[in-house]
Amino acid sequence: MRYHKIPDETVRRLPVYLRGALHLSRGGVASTSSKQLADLIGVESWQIRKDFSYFGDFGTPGVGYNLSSLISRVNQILRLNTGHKAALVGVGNLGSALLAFPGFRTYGFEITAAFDIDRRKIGRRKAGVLIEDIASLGLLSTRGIHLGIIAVPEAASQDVANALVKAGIKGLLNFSPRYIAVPRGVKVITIDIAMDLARLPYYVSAGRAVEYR
Amino acid sequence: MRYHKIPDETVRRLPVYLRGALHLSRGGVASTSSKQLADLIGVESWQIRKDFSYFGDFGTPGVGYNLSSLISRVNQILRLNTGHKAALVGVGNLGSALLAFPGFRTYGFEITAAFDIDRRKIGRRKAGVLIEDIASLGLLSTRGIHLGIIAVPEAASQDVANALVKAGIKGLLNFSPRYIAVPRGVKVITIDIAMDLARLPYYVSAGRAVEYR
DNA sequence: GTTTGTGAATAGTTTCACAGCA
DNA sequence: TGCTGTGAAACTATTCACAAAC
Repeated sequence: MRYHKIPDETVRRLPVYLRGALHLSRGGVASTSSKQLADLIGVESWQIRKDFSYFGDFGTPGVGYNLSSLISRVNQILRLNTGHKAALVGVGNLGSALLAFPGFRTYGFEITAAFDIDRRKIGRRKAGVLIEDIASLGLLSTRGIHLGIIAVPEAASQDVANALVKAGIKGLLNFSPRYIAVPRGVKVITIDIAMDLARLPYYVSAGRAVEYR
Repeated sequence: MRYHKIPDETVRRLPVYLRGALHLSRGGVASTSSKQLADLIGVESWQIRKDFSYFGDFGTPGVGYNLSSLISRVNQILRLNTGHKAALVGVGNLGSALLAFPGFRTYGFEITAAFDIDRRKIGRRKAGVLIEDIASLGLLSTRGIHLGIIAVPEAASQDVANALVKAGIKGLLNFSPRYIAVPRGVKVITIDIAMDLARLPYYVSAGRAVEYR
């Protein structure tokens, strides 16, 4: 089933598979099966096989998947093989945590620039990154930065997004609890922490298949 | 179309609608339409109408939706009307940011307990919350706490989840980059910040439309 | 005239079950 | 024999278009 449109849900799961494969690889495992990987990450084995089938040429029937080739293949599909630089805007509580967050490196990301509006923070360093004045946010694409991370208060997030797009950013990870409008060709992924938590009580209290009125 | 099973995707969107409705309400607006709300949050108007139709009795044809009744209705469906206490485990960079995070209050959440393993942190307060010894994590349900937030390193997250479940927790918000196994009746929602970022380069180079959440 | 609510059509995703290869 | 890869079936969600309500 090669040469097909890739389902969005498949793209969403690929990083999960990559995470699991990296975990096994770090543990010294050289090859795996759809069953082993599935059990590790909490999905079903056919889901993994189906997802990989959209790309073709992942495993060997009767044997399984070679981990290092699986990892490099998924990295290639997700365009993670080259490494990516990101600019962070907003060095408050959350922004500072993101600067110190080790997990970005798992997928080859690095925050190489940070911006804030607060005069007391500008010029200082946090986790090795110089905090620059948001007002002097110039072209970022010339600095090799193509991704932006927005960690400013809700009221400022659209302005910050506009500035980042103007600076040449093509992808945004938005932590502010607000929809952000961007031109075509720019992709936004929003993480609203509180909103994800807001789904829990629904699932916790009555269970899912209940009827309403 | 009342008396139906509610699609998971609808449940996922309800907090988005609630966020938008609260935003309008704070701005002094008393009533809205599916079109206005849709434009604000970046979805299509029929999506909102369809989602609300599973529950019935939201709006008035020709008029629109009364905001305060919409808000209380969605709060009721999501069980957010009573307020919820949560326990945080792991007061590192991310955990500290979560303790200070004002957004939880939007949906009626409050972190009323915090735990860590680090002797130097135990006994201190952060954002008004006493940091307790993780080793002395007893029954939380008796303290009115039914939700847990996991912000510990990957290696510890499953153990922490087990301890929280034993303490009577029914819903978990997991920030560690790992699948967490829980007994039936407990719901886990995992936020892997780096993994969401990992989807961006794929969409950036493919050049696609925007995603809401 | 305006806006909701919803059946029906379309599109997309999950799940099965098994052919085929190592 | 063991495990992958994948058509086809079953299921779920999105989108349309319009009747009904104000």
